[in-house]
Amino acid sequence: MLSQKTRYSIRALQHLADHVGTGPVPLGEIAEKQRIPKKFLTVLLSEMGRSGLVSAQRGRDGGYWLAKDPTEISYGDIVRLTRGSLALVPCASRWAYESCTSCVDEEGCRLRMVMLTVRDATADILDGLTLADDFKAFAADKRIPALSVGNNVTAEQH
Amino acid sequence: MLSQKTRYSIRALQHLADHVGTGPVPLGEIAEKQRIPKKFLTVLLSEMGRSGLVSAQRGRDGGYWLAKDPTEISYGDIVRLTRGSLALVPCASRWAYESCTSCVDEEGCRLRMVMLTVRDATADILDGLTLADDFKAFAADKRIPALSVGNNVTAEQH
DNA sequence: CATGAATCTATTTATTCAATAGATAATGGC
DNA sequence: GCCATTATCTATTGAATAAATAGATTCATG
Repeated sequence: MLSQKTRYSIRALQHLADHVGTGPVPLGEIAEKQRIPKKFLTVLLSEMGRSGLVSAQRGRDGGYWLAKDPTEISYGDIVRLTRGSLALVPCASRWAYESCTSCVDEEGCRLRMVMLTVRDATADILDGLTLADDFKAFAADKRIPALSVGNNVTAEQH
Repeated sequence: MLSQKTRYSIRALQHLADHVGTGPVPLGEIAEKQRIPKKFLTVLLSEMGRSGLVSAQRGRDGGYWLAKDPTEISYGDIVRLTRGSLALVPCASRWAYESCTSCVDEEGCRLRMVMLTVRDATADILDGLTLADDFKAFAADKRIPALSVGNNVTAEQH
C-alpha cells in the first residue's frame, strides 16, 4: 500500500500541475483544496523541495510551484522519491535494492522472480504517465470500469 | 510492500507445493527449511487453513498439505488472502474496495485511475502464476536480468 | 520593521506488524 | 488408558513505522 505521505504528495503535485503559470501557490490553498493537514503538508513539501520536485518562494505572495515541466514528472518518480521503491519486496527493487533478511536462496527465490516481474510492469505504467497527462483520455483508453462498491465479491471476480 | 506475513505464507506454500504426495509435512520442518519463526508460522498456517489453502492433520505423523492442487493456487489468491488486496491504494482494489478517507473527488481521482491500472496489470501477472509453475522457464522467458546490488543508481536507471 | 509566507528539527501520538505465550484439542502408538 | 506428538486458538507483548503536531527560525516584500 502507498502511505498517506505518498498519496498526499501526489495530490499536492497534481494541484501544482493544474496551476502551472499562475505564480506561486501558497501551502494553505493546497491544503484546503486537497484536504491535507496543513502542518503535515509543510513537511511533505519541504521534502519534495529537497528532492527537486518543487520550488518555493517565501514571504508575501510566496508559495510553491513545480520545479520541472509537468511532462517531466512521472508517477514513477514521485513514488520512488516518497516511498523509496516501486517494488513489493525490497529484494525486487531496482532503485532501492535490499537483500531480504531470512531469505534462504535469493538467486533461486521464486517469490523474488514473480515480484521482479510485477515491479517491471508497474514501472512501465508509472514511468509512462506524467503529471501532464490527460486522465479523461487515459481512462477512456484503458476502459476503466466502474467499481462495485462494497465487498460483495463472487468467486469469479478474483 | 508485502508484509512478512505474506512472504512467509508464500514460502510455506511453496514448500508444501514441493512436497505434494509425500504425506503431511510437519510445521517444524517448514519452519526450519524456510527459516520462519516456528510460533509465528503456527499462526500463519492456521489462518491459511481457515481460508482453505491448506489442510492439516494433528497427532503423530501429522502436518500440513495443500488443500488444492498446486495448479489451482495462484500468487494472486495468496496475496489477496493474506494481505487483503492486490492494489496499492484501498480505493483501487476490486476485491477489498474501501473508499479513501480525505478523498476530494473519487470519481475523477487521477491517482485512483493510475492505481487501478497498476492493480490490473499486477493481477494479470499474479493470477497467471500458480504454485505449480516452473520458475526457471519463467525467468528465462521474462529474461529477468541480474540485479545490481547496492544503491549505486545513475540518473538513467529510473 | 512588520507581515506573510516557507523551513527545519524534534516530539508526540496512533497504528500496524512481528513475534511470543499459554492453554487446548486431536491423533496414534504402546 | 496414557503418553508423546502435533495442530489450534485467543490473547498479549514488544518493536517499528507512520501520521500528525509543535515551536522556533529564516527569508522576501511592501
